[in-house]
Amino acid sequence: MRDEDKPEIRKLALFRDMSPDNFETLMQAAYAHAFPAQLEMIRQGEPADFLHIVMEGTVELFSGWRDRETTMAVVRPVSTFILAACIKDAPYLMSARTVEKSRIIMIPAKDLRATFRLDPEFAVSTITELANCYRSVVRHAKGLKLRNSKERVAAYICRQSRLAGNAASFILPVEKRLLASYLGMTPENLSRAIKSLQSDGVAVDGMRIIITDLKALEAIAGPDALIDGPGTEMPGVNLADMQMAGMQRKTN
Amino acid sequence: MRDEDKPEIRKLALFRDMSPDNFETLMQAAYAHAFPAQLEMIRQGEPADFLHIVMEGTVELFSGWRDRETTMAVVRPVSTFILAACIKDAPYLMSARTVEKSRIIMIPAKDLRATFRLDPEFAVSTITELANCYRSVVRHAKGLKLRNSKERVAAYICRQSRLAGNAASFILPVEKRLLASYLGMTPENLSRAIKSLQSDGVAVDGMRIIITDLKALEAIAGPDALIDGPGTEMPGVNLADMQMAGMQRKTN
DNA sequence: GGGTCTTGTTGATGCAGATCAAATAGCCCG
DNA sequence: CGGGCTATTTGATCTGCATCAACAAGACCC
Repeated sequence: MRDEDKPEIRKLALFRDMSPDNFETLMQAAYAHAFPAQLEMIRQGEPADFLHIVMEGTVELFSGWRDRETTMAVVRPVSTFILAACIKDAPYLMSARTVEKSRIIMIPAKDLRATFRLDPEFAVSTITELANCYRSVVRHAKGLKLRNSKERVAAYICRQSRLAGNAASFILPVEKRLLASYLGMTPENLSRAIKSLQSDGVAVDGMRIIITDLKALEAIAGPDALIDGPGTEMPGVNLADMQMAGMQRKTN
Repeated sequence: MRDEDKPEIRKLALFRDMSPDNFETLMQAAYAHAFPAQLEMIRQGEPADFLHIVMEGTVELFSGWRDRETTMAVVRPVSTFILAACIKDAPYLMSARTVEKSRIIMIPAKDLRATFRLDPEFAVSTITELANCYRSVVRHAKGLKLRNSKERVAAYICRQSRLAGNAASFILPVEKRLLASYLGMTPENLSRAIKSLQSDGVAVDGMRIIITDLKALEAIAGPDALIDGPGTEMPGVNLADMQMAGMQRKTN
């Protein structure tokens, strides 16, 4: 593990408040690993041995059943994933694969569990982190159940724009195929949905999305903090919301 | 709050391991309230002031957007709900209403947050509880994205049967209208799905479901621990899984 | 520069599931 | 017991989205 990694990890809300000693011990136990693109590093159902942290690259969390597969989240630096499985010492509910070449740090789940038992600050951070993760999945489920696919695409575009600082234009952080799966639809349907949004204030140029009429778009999307997450202010922002946004975490 | 409530609450995993003193203090701060049926006691978007515990009755957690509504969970005694919002001191993501006359205990979120900062055992219990909740919603989302509606119904029936101790027959814990919404379909579609399962080992008599051919049913349902939750053993059982099962929590 | 491989778009068609409408069946309550 | 609820079922129809198929457009790679 590189020396410059530690301060980056320390900036994460999960590790920010713990004692320096405990942080140091945890880091001593950690491994770093570089993975090529498209490598499945976690397979659902296997015992959760390590908390993972993406330092560089992009990781897709996905699940399969029978011959079907769906992406549940996309994780970008610097953030952790599969915390809950580690805590529970239970099988992973999701698989993980690299979308591109990625550098990952792995902290043994055993050490993690030991640490929040002896560092109250870390326990509180873990609680907060899990509450964030929980609320994030609840929002995702709400979006799936309450909105149809055109509305989900519209809402996704609104959210991306907001996360990019209310930019009128932004680049999709992931390929559309993957985005479609995340939004619970086929690539064909995503393509058509975007196209149909052209009469509602959205223009497309390859990976670039341009919002030409925010009001019109919002009329479709019906943006809602209880589904799309809180605003763009850094302090309150939910990590998991940022993940699909493909944002770099601000190191404020 | 009744005297006999306290030991019941104390048996919950969330409160089991904390110090007697802290438990007592928390209980001192708690209110008890009886609600009639169909009363909306929590409205999504409002600040989360209280952790709720159902002592008697049934509570539906649901969410709305525009003119649509979907039920996210059904909570039965004795269990807590909307823990995450309380911890985050954030707005409720879901509304809650009584399905029938219910008795609810409310613990001020402020006291809760104070307590896990000074009781490490309670902090650990909170971590475990949240991890359970998180994994439960992930499974729900996986079910929605990976299975079609007939498969979801089949899987629900398998799960119910398992939770009832592999019973060949059981009574639906909630009205079908509500179940349909939980499973992400219309009541009409649920009705038809059940009917179509009659050629796959399921018989129906009003609220009673009878499994006449488990193998055939499982061939449709494709039961999977990573979607349907762990087996029926009490120690590992996920509270939130039980909720839609409408089980009474065993007081082991 | 011309394969080839993958991703994205477009079109045609099919089907799962929603919607609308009406008939039953329970259920509560006087 | 009968009347008025509401939940559920059934039927008819519609439609959003998936599927299948073909093509276009890059990206990569000798």
